[in-house]
This record gives sequence, structure tokens and C-alpha cells, in this order.
Amino acid sequence: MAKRLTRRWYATDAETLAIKLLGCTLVRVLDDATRLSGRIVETEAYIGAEDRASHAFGGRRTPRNESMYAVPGTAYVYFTYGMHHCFNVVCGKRDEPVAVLIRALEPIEGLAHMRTHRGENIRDEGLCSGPARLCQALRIHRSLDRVDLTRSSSLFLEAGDADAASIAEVGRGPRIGLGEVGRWRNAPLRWWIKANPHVSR
DNA sequence: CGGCCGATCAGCT
DNA sequence: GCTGATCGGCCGA
Repeated sequence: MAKRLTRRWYATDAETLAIKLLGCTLVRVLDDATRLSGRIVETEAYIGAEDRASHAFGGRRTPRNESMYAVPGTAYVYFTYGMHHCFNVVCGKRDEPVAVLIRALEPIEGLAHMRTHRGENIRDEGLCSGPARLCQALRIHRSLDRVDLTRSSSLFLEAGDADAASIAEVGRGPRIGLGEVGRWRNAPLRWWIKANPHVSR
């Protein structure tokens, strides 16, 4: 039976969590009890204040990124480019700005609903293949920022089936969409399930 | 205040 | 491969 991930499970560094999250299921329950879910197939680690690509670089702490400093298992949802949301899982320890960006899902439940959110003619592979796409598909927005993923009934994660993560080969490479951030630009902090058609690239 | 920029995406060339 | 959309957040004056 699907098991919700615990606080302890999240309490690790971002690189470790980025790999552990592959194969786990992200679940979103709408106000009308509609259940939407997908298997995590691509992640990126944002490893702390020293990471120049992170919103928390240099220890920057503002109302926008405050949830990055919360306890492990907290959601960090931010709005960007004037129109998109992205969803992160906070890890590490309280007051350490460490998180994993969820970049792509393989949709499992609620594909018809996802199409009403994303577009009727989108194929399965395009529904959740990108950090903003999956937020649009699952209706994840700023009101879910700071939610406790170990307690919330609207947004949470469940353990993957043991073999999914172990059988699949995992790819590793640079993160996507970064500006001029020096050595952090090419740091291999993105992971994905190889040969999975639902990854963002 | 004003100005710049972004952990993106869709649509076009 | 390139570009416009679109606007909240942040920083400097």
C-alpha cells in the first residue's frame, strides 16, 4: 500500500534527496477531492547558501523564499516569469536553505483533469514534463507554499514501489535554465530516470 | 520609487 | 534555435 513519506525521510542533503525522490509519487488532492498524481522522473538539487543558482544564495532570506528555511518536508512553491509556478521539496535541517526542484512527472491519476488545466490536445508525455507544466497540471500554486507535506491532505508524497527506482537507470547532468552563476552553471545537480519519455529534456 | 530580471513555456523560424 | 509573454520581488537611488 502507498506509504506517505516521513519527516525523517526528507531530512537529508539535497543531492541525496534528489535521487531518493525519483520513482516516488507526488499526490495533489483538489478541494472537490479529485486526486491527481504522478511519478517523479526528474529532479534538481539546490544545495544551500553557497549555491549561486539558488534563491537562497548568500543566505538571502525574504518572504518569498522563507519556506526554504523551514523544516524538511515543507513545500516551497514560487512564482516566476510573471506566469509560472515551480514546486520544491525542502530538505536538510531547519534554517538551512536546501531544497529539491521537481522537474517532471509521469502522470498516473487524473489525466483528464490535467488536460482541462493544461490543454485538451496535449499528449501524456507533455502533461507534466517541466517544473511549471506539472504545477499547472496539478494546480499547484502559491497558496500551497509552506505546506507541510507530511501532514497536508492537499499535497503530499508517497514512497515509490521499491523496484521502480532501483531497476531504472538514472541520468545525471547540469541543471536547466540558470543564468551566469559561474561554476554552478554546469554542476551536475540534475537527475532523471533514463529512457523515460516524461522527462523535460 | 524605477528598473531589471527570472530554477519557463509555447509558438515560430 | 530564438523570442515574446507577463509581473512579483528585489535592489539601488
